[in-house]
Amino acid sequence: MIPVPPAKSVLINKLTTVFIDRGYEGATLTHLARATGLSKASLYHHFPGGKGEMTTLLVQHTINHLDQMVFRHLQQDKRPDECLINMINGFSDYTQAGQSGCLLAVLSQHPVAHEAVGNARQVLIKTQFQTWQRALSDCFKKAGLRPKKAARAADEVLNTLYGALQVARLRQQPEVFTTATKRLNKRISRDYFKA
Amino acid sequence: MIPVPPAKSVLINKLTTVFIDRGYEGATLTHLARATGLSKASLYHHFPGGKGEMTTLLVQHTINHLDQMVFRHLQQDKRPDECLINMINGFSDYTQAGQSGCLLAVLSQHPVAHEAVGNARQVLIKTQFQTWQRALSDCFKKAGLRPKKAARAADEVLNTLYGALQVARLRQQPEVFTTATKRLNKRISRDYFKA
DNA sequence: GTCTATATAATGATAGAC
DNA sequence: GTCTATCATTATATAGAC
Repeated sequence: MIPVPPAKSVLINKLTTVFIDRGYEGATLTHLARATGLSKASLYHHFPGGKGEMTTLLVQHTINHLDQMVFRHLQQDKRPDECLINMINGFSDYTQAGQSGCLLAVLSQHPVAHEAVGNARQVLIKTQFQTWQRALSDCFKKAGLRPKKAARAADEVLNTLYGALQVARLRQQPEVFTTATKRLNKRISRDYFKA
Repeated sequence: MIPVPPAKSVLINKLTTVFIDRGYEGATLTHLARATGLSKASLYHHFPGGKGEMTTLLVQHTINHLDQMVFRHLQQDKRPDECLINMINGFSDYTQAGQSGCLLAVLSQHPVAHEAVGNARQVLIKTQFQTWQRALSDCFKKAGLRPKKAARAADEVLNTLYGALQVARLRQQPEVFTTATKRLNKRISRDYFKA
């Protein structure tokens, strides 16, 4: 995990926003240049491989970001229900309460569109989600659930978070996300941690 | 609701597949022409407004399709739990057990990318989902739930279905969708219809 | 590292023959 | 309705000066 210089980090964040808002093909170099304040040529200086290399690095950065802001909470030495609630709130922060979208979800949407560099990305994302699902599952096991039930509960958390994000967009209603996360917190406490 | 001639319907289905697989900007006229077996010029004969007009009609067609295959089940004169299960199975069929994706979700992902014709679409989709959420909600009310609880249950069904679709793609694991729908059916029976 | 200028390919879109 | 041929525009990408 190489540390990212602050200037480069700002650049990466700006680029990520454009890809989230417009998708891979929709994010043209003109858009990316405008958003960063750089010229196209300067972008190619930073990313000689063009959009392909850009998104590869952005995905790695996003995975680290999600790990720090969201899933890291599952490894903390606290009660499992606290870990889960912190994780869910972390995801809410990461998505700005459901208003922002996740780069991983955006780039996974159309695998057939850019097979060349896309396949490696899909594998990376898939593998990372396996890790996160396992961390969630382990958290539920620590709470006393049997392996199979824990795995199902973990699936449900992931489905609900990404589902609420998607549906909030479909319905143009950010509250869909915020109420879904609130309800998820409650349901976890009720179903798995009623002391 | 004007009936669609069979030949046009085949055309529409082929175009829809391309937009689902590649997104709005990723679906170039070259791709669309190849997939339909027509030339670009012929596509412009059918859709003088180009991709903008195309997707507008495809969205309308998709809404009708979803209404027939999925949400129509909620209006049937059966027990509410049967209606709900049929609806969920209808969604599973519509997405080919989670392997296909939904055009509405795909085109809603990047609202900023094509504001011109895009805004009208967003309103259409948003309005349609309001109607569907209401139909779901009414079904839960028929089962004896109070309005607020029924609304929450309806939200949860939509979030789970679209969430499972999204996460199945992220994790490259179609079973995520099929197990999520199975679990949703069970949970509905248990939580809301335990006789 | 940044830029302007430019090369090259692909895009959406049209003209006009059949 | 379908096509080939073509247009103008925009896309990705590079060369080379500062």
